[in-house]
Amino acid sequence: MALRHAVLAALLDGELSGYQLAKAFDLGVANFWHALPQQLYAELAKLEREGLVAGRQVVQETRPTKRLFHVTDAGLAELERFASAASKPSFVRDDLLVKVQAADHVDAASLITQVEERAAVAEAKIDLFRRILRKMRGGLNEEEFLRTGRRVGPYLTCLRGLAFEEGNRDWCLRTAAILRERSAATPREGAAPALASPEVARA
Amino acid sequence: MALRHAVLAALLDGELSGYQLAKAFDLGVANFWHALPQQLYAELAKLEREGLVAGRQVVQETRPTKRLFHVTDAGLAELERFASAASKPSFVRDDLLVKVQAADHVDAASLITQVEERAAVAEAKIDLFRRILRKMRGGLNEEEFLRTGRRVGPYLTCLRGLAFEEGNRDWCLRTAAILRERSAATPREGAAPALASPEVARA
DNA sequence: AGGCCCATGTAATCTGTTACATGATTCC
DNA sequence: GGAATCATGTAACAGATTACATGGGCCT
Repeated sequence: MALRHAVLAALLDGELSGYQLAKAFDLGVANFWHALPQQLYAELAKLEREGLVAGRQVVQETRPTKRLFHVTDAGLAELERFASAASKPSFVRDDLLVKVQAADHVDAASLITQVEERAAVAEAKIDLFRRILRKMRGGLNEEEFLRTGRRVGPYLTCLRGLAFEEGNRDWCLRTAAILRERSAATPREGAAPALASPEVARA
Repeated sequence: MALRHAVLAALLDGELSGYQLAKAFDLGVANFWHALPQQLYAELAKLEREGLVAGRQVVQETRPTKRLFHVTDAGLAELERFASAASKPSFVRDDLLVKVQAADHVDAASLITQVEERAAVAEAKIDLFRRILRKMRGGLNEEEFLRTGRRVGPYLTCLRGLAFEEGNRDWCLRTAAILRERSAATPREGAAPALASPEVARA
């Protein structure tokens, strides 16, 4: 039941439409949570019914009409309550890690490609996060901003996102290098013998 | 649909019962995935029906009878197929980050406590992962093991887990320090003015 | 003309969590 | 005597993903 609180937290910095929220929760920018548009529209509707957010309609000329949502006092109270309750520990769930776990039993070439692609994605996110951080702290250096800035919450979560993606990139590059070296030293551990096997001999 | 593959990957290093698997997928050791026992028993049953794993009953004297599962050839093929297919990018979903995102609108004291608790949890996991890594590489140093070891998949995923928890600990400690310093500089940003407000004056 | 962006949702399905259920053994 | 460990599940519910649906404006 934390998506609702993630939405409330995201709306603290100003009104957003479902669409804008969806963009923030999708690729990249959502450094503290992730959700698909459908989930967000549904959650906004529920939050509005419960009075935790309120929306106002904005009619646009060239664009479809949209609704901008903001957190109500009741919503703020709910966030406060959530923040004081115990958090459950967070878990890792990553397809790529599952594949690397099975690395010794599985085709190396494809895995190396995927790990390197992930490294590139991480690099792109690193750039993005650096730009966001620079923008948030304005003229100040990081230390100053964190001491005196008005709103440091988003900055702190973005720092975590940055460090996470740096860790991701470094690990991916190292993993790719190791898998490459090993598959060069052991040229296709299962495929080479297979050349002599009946099934392949037939082909 | 990756839990099944995580289970297959976990069974690559030898037979495990549902119970043993559950321990591995619970606190700590599951550095590449997480799942509850119920999910694992259900998934094992499905995998067995589909012929991707096979179990053999082991009757014990003092303990209840258990079933040990291993990956079949069909299961290995399925893992291979999974490993070659595209992975979806992994997402962050963490209660604590949501709370920190809202840090400027929420009680600081409780948040600081929680962040520091998380740092301690991370520290414990770091210790655990270091011990597991030492055990896996045996007498060899890390570089040697990664070049020549027979099974490096689990080692690599554990390295990612280690780096992740180190990043977690560092970020938690820094975040706690910043929040502490700020709440010392701004003694209860909303509470002080409230003392002059009618609602509190009445009390 | 085709594709992307804005903007909003519904419906069906799959996955994950919480609560419940059972029963013997070993450790403190 | 009570708690933890071993060992296995079922049932109900909450949360997340996938597929589908609509429609105008903008860019190439």
